Amino acid sequence: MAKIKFQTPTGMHDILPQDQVYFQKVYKTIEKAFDFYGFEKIDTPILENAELFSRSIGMNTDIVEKEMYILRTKEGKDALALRPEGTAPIMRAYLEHGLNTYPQPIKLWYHGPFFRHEKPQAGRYRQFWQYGFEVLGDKEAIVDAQTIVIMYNILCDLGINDSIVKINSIGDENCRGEYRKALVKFLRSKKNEFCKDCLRRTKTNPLRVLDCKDEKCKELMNEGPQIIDYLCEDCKTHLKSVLEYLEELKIPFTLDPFLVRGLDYYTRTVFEIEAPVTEEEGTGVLAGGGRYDILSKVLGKANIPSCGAAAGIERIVSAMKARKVEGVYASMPKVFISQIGPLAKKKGLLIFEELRKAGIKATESFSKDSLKAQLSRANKLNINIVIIIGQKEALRDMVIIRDMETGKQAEVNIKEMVKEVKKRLK
RNA sequence: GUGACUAUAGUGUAAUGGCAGCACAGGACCCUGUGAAGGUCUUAGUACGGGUUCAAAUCCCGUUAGCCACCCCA
Repeated sequence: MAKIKFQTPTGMHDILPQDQVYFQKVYKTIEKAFDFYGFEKIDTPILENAELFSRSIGMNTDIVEKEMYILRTKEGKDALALRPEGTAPIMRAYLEHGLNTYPQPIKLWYHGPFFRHEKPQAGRYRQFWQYGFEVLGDKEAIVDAQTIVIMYNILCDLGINDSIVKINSIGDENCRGEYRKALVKFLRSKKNEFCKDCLRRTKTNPLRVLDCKDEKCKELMNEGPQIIDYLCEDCKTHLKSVLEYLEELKIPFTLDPFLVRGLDYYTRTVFEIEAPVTEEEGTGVLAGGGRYDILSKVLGKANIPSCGAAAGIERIVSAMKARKVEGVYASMPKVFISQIGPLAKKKGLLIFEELRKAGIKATESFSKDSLKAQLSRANKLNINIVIIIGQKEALRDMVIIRDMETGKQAEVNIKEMVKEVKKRLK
């Protein structure tokens, strides 16, 4: 038989206990924050009709063209996709369940795994974890500002307080067309000077030329048309308001006229939050989002003006590690139960339950018989108090309470045990 | 998808074509009812498949994976 080494599929990773503490910290923090901000949780299926994404994200985006995991159902009728992002499914749920009949806006949050078939790199996985939130059914600029503030503040709660918000407006369905025309005209007039990627983008997705990393393209674009000059009055006012709110809230942001985003459904406000991710220099995008007033129309209904954001949890965890964020460790047990002999072993199980009822976190090593090995383990676990029960004690309903720091021991009746342990834990 | 680099016990590393070693971690013991030090023993590895060679962890080719820069994006 061929020797097969089983491992995680390309670009997918296990989250081991040593990293779970960070993920748990993220989950606890966001749950608290979203509860405070008045958001309600939603879970949508991992699988959705593939067309939900191709329509909303855009047919010509890489996400849809190359990166979706698509599978056919047994009947062969439907093409289902592993969800590559969270906004379209939530809009689908909103429309499907008539959430527009409730007082608006609807504020929802989520976290879970997402899938994109990309070539993996650090901080880029084929299965990755995001949390995000959406405010559906509200067109006001203050919602955009609040979206940014919430995302920014959550990062602060997680110990990432040196992040920077980049913000831009990409106009709405009317004025963006005008700008796109002007941009394409400009690109064509200089087509011999732009890089070959930008020439391709001119045809497929001209806005993407704006964030080309090529130095020469960047220079050329400085003289090109700027979207801000093409925004219609409403979009201009909207952007101005958002910026005013952000200034009021003292959020560190920069207006980046070259910021665009990869998903077609965005209108007006788009933003990214960047921060150094590793201990070396170099910033990464931790979160991004924006307004998507036209998404619902693409899905076949009237416009539901909405705004939202999502963050990559793996990237946040790297950033937390680089900052040596505290408070990520799971609560360690304080008490260790050790036993000698078969009778004591049985009593040990009962003692364990006694402690649980009293809310005292305990651990044990019941499978080890030598007291030495048990104490050694307790020592490695940084245990404060060890309860020792042997044959002699078991017969008299007594236990020994040992203080691991001082080495002092006391024999107490099993009925007094919880009280005595609590006294010593103070 | 394109290009570069890398791959040795669980982890971190050594061996420059000639016996695969060390540290940490894990297990057992020295000590059959008392942890931390020390000591002894032990588990476990050249990613996979070919080739060159008397001899390959080492050189060559392919595959896989990781990582980095693009593409793109959280």
